[in-house]
Amino acid sequence: MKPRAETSEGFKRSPCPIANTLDLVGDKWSLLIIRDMLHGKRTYGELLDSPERIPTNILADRLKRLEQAGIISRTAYQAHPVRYAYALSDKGRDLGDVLLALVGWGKRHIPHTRTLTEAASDPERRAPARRSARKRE
Amino acid sequence: MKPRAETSEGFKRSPCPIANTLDLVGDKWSLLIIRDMLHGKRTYGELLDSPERIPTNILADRLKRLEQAGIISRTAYQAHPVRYAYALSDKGRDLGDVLLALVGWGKRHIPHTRTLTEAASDPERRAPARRSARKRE
DNA sequence: GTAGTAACTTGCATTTTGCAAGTTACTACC
DNA sequence: GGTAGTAACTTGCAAAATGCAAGTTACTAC
Repeated sequence: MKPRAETSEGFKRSPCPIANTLDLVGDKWSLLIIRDMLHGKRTYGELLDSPERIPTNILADRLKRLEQAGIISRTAYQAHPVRYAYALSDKGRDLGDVLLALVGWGKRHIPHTRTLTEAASDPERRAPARRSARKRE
Repeated sequence: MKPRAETSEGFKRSPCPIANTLDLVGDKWSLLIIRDMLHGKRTYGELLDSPERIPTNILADRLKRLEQAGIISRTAYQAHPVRYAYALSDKGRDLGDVLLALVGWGKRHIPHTRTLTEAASDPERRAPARRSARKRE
């Protein structure tokens, strides 16, 4: 165990709220998990099959970290065999604002991006001049 | 050289705007660089001395990536010896919304965090009962 | 006894970080 | 001419994080 050398005031990098928020959810996967949970996903299995295909060990690790951070909670939804469900806390749900800002920026600046909801209602439409009817993924 | 296997529609992970935005700035440092640039920093040297102490090679790498992504631009501000200055593009400046959402969440949920501006005007140790004229942001 | 399912864990190989020191190209001073 | 200083990077590793595949546990169903 290694408490990790921290900043004079107990922060890992600085007292900046941005830096500290990034230390909790500033990686490529955490916010996607939050996104899916805001969309109603609750179990490990449901979270596993996102369009981004998160690796199983990463998902397990992130769920642990998010729980330790108080952003989500884990409870058994059945015993025999025990199965767990994850739920967003108020703290976690409040990250919705951050997600919205990211969606907004992405849609404004990265061509052809579509939210999961949009993609669902608009099955297969995209960039011009490319005809292919491939089915896999 | 490996163009990296991409998703059928040309996206690295999925067409989700959140996933794609995270692929550009979803790491621990990029948004801190943007934060500093929004606060007026322009040179490599200025960006180096943030309170978070970004490693030199990481800063160089991120500046390159952000430039390739069209979020910042690099131009020489003097020759003999040549020195460069970085500037946010509209695309980069537009990340301000994301930063604001992160600041908001951080301040609401991580105790004792303070923006750089606040920390500057209140060089004091953290204390719950501290009252002072609050400035902007 | 065989198969299936949910929720993870484990073992590596590959990538990304982070730290420290080195490099390049000049200007300024003695 | 020689030493020092400065800005903007680069290089060399060691250490940590990521990603892939396969394995595990604890049950239910047939």
